[in-house]
Amino acid sequence: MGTPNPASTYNQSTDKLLSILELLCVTGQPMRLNEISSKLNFNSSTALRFLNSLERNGYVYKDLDSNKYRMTYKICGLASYVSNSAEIINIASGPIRSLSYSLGECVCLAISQSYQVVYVYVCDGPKRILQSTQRIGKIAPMHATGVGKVLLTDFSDQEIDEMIAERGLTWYTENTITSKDQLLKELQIIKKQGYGFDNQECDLGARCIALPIRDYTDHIIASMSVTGPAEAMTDDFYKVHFDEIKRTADEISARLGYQQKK
Amino acid sequence: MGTPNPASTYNQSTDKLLSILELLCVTGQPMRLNEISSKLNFNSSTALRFLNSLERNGYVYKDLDSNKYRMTYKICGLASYVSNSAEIINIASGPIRSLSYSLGECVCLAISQSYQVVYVYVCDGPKRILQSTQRIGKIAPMHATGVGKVLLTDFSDQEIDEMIAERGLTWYTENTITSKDQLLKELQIIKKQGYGFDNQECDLGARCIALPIRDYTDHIIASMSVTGPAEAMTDDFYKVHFDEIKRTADEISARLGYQQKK
DNA sequence: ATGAATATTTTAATTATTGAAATATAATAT
DNA sequence: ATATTATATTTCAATAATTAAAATATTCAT
Repeated sequence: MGTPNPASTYNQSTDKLLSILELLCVTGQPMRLNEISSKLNFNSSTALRFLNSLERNGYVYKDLDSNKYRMTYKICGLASYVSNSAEIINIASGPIRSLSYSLGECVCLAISQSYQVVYVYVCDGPKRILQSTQRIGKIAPMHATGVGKVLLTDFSDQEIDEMIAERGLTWYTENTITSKDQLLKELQIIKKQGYGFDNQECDLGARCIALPIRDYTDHIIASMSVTGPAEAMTDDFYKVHFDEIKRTADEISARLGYQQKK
Repeated sequence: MGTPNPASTYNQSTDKLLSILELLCVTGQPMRLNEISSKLNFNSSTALRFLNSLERNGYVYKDLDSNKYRMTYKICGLASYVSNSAEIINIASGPIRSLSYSLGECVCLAISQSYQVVYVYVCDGPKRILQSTQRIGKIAPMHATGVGKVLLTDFSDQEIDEMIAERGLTWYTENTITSKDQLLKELQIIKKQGYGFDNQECDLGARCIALPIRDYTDHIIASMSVTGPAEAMTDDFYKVHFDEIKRTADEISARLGYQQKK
């Protein structure tokens, strides 16, 4: 990770192609050849060749009137294979959509991968004008997110050490947990009460509650969060809706074969 | 379209890279280097170089235990930019999710692009074990799908001719409409009643009802369908649920600024 | 431990890629 | 209309990246 492989074992075209794809996707707006080539510092004929290839393959569409290139939906199709192949998303998406719709807030499902949090399903709340910046595929630190901390409660001491060694405990806001001691204490609390908060620890202004999702192995395999602006996500809000939120998480666990202990 | 550009204006690496991505996505299972290179007829060191690059860029993850490569969720993140940039999906996804949840069936939203149907949002019904093969980004013919025919009702005669010239009226099943006369008649019926069916015209076994979505310009800009196995999607089923389906489509149109005429 | 299978690196040959310049096309101003 | 400018596309020689076979290293299975 981070260490670049020797030149002979990788491929420059890949980098170029992906940077074009990323530019077109993130920008969201159709772009002219010149815009693309100058933004990426490609010679225009180089950019053109990549764009032609992308178009031939159906990923990009060139509007003949404006001469602008834009993404087609083909990449969404590819992506849907990836997200659909994960059993948990099939199982969890229904309950999550319902919860999001009922609360009018953003509900996320995240897993851990390589000591990071990966959001695998995000359902934006229709209520908010400022929609959350959470999106499917987004990577986030474990120690500074509600879902991350919940996932960490199921890590062994050794795994937590590895996580810290590999990823560190980066400071994001004045609330970020940046020492191992603090983190272990927090994990104890979350373990005991069965849910955790992110009190603007990653992003000032954003607060969430996060709960564990378990499967038949009894292990925490994912975490679900309800996220929103700190002013709205008050303790009161969570108190009022806790039962509904908890019921949703438990429903997902149950569908994954988790047998609740009593 | 179809006519390959001269060799100098496209790029081979793009084709190779995309074929690796497609293979990994569609297969859904982690794959070894040898599997990938032999399936695609790449030399193993070539495949390795592409995979290393994809991994460096975070799109592919190599499991160090099994030596298998698999997609990460990063491509889902890219794709979500594409689908989120379309205003209509933001507006329509909520009502569509609710309808799908309430009926327990697959609900799709499709637009037309280059005389084809593109599914831009798909919400699988939780009820069916055999989930539909509809997915976001999927391309389908206009004359053989419910959504396509609904979209065609807003095309000019000239546009319909162009569609036929460019795409033809390909035969898929014994129910497929394959003559212009038949098609025009069918469009008249759909126009009059305000909705259309796909009676196993594209795929034997699949039936759907499709309704138009209009925006403030009064034009049909999308079509919504409720799809399922023909045995379940009976006339009776649609009769029972028609009001709810219609209400959902109208709600989306209303949110897009369409003023219903009386 | 040993042998078989698979992954990775090395290397020289090749071939696709590059980018500057020329040309063509489209957009805008006169 | 015509000239002017901007943008897109093609051409082509120089170059650098890619290729694939073989060598080596690693991993897996017995």
